[in-house]
Amino acid sequence: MTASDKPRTRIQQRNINAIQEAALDVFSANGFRGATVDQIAASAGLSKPNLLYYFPSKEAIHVALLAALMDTWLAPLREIKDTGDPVSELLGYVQRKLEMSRDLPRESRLFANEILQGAPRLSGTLGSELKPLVDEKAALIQSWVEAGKIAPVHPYHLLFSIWSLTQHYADFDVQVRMILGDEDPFEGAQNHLQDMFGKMLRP
Amino acid sequence: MTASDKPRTRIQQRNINAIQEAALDVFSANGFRGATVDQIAASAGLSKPNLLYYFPSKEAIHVALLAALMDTWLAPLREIKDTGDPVSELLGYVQRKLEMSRDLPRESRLFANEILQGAPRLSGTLGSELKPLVDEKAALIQSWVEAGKIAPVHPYHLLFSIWSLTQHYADFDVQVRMILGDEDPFEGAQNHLQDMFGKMLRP
DNA sequence: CCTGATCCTGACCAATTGGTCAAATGTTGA
DNA sequence: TCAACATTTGACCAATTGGTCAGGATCAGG
Repeated sequence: MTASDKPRTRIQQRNINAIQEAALDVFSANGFRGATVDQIAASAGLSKPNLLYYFPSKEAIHVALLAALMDTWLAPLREIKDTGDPVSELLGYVQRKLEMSRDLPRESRLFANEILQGAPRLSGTLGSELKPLVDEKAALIQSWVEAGKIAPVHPYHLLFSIWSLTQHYADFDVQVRMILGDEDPFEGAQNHLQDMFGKMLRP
Repeated sequence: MTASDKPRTRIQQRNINAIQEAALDVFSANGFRGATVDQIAASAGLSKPNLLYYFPSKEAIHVALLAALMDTWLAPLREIKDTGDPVSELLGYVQRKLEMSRDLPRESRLFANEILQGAPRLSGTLGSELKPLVDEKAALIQSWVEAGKIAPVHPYHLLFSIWSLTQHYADFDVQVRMILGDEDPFEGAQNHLQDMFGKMLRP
């Protein structure tokens, strides 16, 4: 978190990058305990001791990954503005979250894995980053409800709905594809979700 | 799957039961690889070799658990009948699924863990049990749409919505409670979901 | 009350895994 | 060029973990 712990040489930059990329693959596919340092090292093209030269422990890699993730993950929510049409703002949020599930499924699964296990390495960030942001946006949504700009909804549960519906397509990908067969999940999801939230939000 | 592998003595019945109960705790909280046989044995009040006297391997316990789970898990979907009011049938399904998240959160997490890891031990059952049932109910929903009994929806995505929204309250429990504070998640969820699907389904 | 089947345990094993370390090899800037 | 520094490696270690096994304890039925 200090300003001085940035990578310096280009070898460091390349290797740290490769490690994080590999770790994202392995952690998101197997969970924390299901992932091995050897796996990550191999996938990054490094030997295990070499990997541990850059990160002091398996846990440190995981923590670094989660820390980096939170920013990307919360970005779409931050983008909801109090100016502009409320319904469009919220439908836009749904759209952005769905695109993240499509384009960053590994990140979604990493996050899901962590929460499923009770967020042992994330509850701090959850309280200090997620909670305040959610409270702020929930208040905004509440104000829209009171102004009659959108239909009455419970702001927190509305946000839960958006999260669960969009992330489902990344986290439960296997199941979704098994049922849909050849059909593209995200095309159908987009129509379905825009329609659904449209009906639910318009006053 | 044969008829002859039922437990016989009452000691067997008690211990097999205790093992499954303990395994559900441990697997759902830590995932397959995160769980240890020692943990399960301790939680069941047995020694490790004693546990392995009843189940040949860790994997066997997990498989037994998943097999037992699928029945309970699919029961609410099976209950959707082609007689009776379509909207009530679907809202009833939402209700039952939400109650399952409240009353059987461990089962929900066990399932979520398995799907997240790519369903390595469940893809068979998924194809042979889930898929046909879902196809059948999707066809029913489609027929309701065509008859104008409910608003036009994509049947598969409607089912995905119900699953993700209800299971979210079990799987992401930590996050939900962190945000809601003292508020009861399920009370709010019930109102929110009934309202949401009501609006979406009524023609 | 005794005999065969069931149930249980301590001791043990091999494989895996996270992590260490001293030494070898590369890289870089003065 | 060469010395300081960064990078990489093979060998190694201790702890954990899934699973085995021989034998002892317990139980149920005749």
